[in-house]
Amino acid sequence: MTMTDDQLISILRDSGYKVTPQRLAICNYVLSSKEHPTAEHIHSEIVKKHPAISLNTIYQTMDMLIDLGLVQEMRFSGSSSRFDSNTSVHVNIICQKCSKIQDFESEGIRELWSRILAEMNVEPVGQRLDVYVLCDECKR
Amino acid sequence: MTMTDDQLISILRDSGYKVTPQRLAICNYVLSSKEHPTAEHIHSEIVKKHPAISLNTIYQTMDMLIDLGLVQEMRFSGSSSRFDSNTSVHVNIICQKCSKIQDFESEGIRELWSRILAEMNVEPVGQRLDVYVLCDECKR
DNA sequence: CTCCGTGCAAATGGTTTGCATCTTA
DNA sequence: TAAGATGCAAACCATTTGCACGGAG
Repeated sequence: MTMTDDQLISILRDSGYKVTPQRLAICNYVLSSKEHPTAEHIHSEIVKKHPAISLNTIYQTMDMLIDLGLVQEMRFSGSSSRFDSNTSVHVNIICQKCSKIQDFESEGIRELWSRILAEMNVEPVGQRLDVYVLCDECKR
Repeated sequence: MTMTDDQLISILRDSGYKVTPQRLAICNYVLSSKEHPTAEHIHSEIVKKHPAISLNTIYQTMDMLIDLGLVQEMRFSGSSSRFDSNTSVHVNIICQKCSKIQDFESEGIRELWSRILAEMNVEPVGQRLDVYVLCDECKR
């Protein structure tokens, strides 16, 4: 979910979070990324502009974004967490071999999923839909 | 997926795994459990009959069951893995507060899910469908 | 008799915590 | 100037690994 710095700053301030250059950089990167990056990956990106940034700050900022409902954390076996800034209903297509994650989103899927929810008769506060595949590259 | 000892023994032998009392006990417990237990939980159950059993053996046996396709591992933020012996398409209804997991399975859901897969045009090797809720107890 | 499984202890590694220092509001 | 954020180092803890012994085939 990409947004302007002004929008972002309002959201942080409204929730009582202070605005720092590190936070802006991390948020901008994570919220516009389609890669479902790991903390390590985010760090290696942000360190280019903020050479002293610590992994700790990445984790704390992720906690903030999760608290704000702007990011979802996905844990997997045998690898670090991935952070997903797509907060609408969507399917994560995940390659079993290379761990690449691709989002799939459509009106049809939202419709079918809402029917599944209706059948279960629950009030969801969130969801995670993973499909495990072998991506085209790994299939070779 | 409950099965007889004989069925289980065949499956293990056919795949080159040796049959031990510990393995049988762990498999019987996990494959019949509806609780999506943690390794710690499994250990505390098996230790009643096998007082010397180690956590290590639990983890290794889980690896074996995953390899055999009889169990799926589910990782979460801030807690240990849960092992799910329901290998058919189903939805995990997970309480955000107490981490209780309840399976939901029906013909309707399998049908709707297969339509979602058709729309995405992928060949899945597995899936994980989580819905996060507040369970009735935690809602109070 | 050989190989694999077990249990113990130690290592691993992603994540969290404690704390002194710096920044934001 | 008070509350909160940052960066460093140390702690944590679920999981994994190394290894000597024991049991399965």
